[in-house]
Amino acid sequence: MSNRRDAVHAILRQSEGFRSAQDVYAEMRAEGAKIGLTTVYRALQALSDTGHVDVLRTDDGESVYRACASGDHHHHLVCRRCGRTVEVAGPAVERWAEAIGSEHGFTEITHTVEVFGTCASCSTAAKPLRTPSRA
Amino acid sequence: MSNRRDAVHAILRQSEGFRSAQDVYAEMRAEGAKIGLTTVYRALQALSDTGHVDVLRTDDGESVYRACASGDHHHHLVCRRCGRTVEVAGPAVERWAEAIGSEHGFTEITHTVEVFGTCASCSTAAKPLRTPSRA
DNA sequence: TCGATTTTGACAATCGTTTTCATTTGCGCG
DNA sequence: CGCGCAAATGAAAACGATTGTCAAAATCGA
Repeated sequence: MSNRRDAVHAILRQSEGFRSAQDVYAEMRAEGAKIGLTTVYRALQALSDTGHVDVLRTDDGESVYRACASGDHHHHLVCRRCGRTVEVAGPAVERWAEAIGSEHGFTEITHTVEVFGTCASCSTAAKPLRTPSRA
Repeated sequence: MSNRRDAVHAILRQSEGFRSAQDVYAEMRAEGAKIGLTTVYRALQALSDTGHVDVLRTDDGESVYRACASGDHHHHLVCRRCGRTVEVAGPAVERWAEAIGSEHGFTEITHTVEVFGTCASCSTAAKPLRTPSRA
């Protein structure tokens, strides 16, 4: 019966970047799948609990999920325009976090690191950013 | 008239770590201050807009605020037990983020970095972590 | 003091997420 | 094959943080 959970996972695998729960729900509905919002949320939680997907919060407090290639610790470089995501490793950052932590007497250090930017395709495609309408 | 705004700011200055809007509101009320939740939110937004306080999201999606010493770009080392916060600078991380970004063709790089841990006082005080009840 | 403008705050509205709860489904067992 | 239990499902209600609304109150300038 974890059929739905797999379906949800499938949607994420098809996606390039992070998707919100509501988003996934909408897409599944659009594809004709019979599933409830509740179940999508539950599937997403289950998947993140088992480490099958990564979760992070957008600036406006929404949780977004993504099926990640590796189960290892890694970070993301996310395009703020199209959502495309690149998994990146940052040994330097890991060490920095550890160092900073112990330097201040902290133990059990964990950290969250996300990098946002505009990817190449997006910056060439639409560029309403650099439009100096004056001076 | 920005009296309230200052009052809110004062509360944050008195605090060691990050506080949530509701939290600040509750404390002000407890102290007898006459202020509405709406106003607290507005003050907090104003303060973060002007850069007087830092904002970040907790894992459960709540926004928390803190009066920060410097207006410069910096990150935090937060004690997950008592909330005590240390502001840290990480030039290495800044550079890493930039590098990773451009390496993948991303522009306008921004990043979020937060380090969590258990501070010295907390790890000595309560230590339900390393309590070998003996075999 | 009068009126205009800003600020305030009680309350309703939003919105994502979670909970509730009755129903459905899968499945082992007799 | 039928029964019943336990997990899964989903519609709708509940929730909690945040935001919007709007009228009352404070403040300022003339």
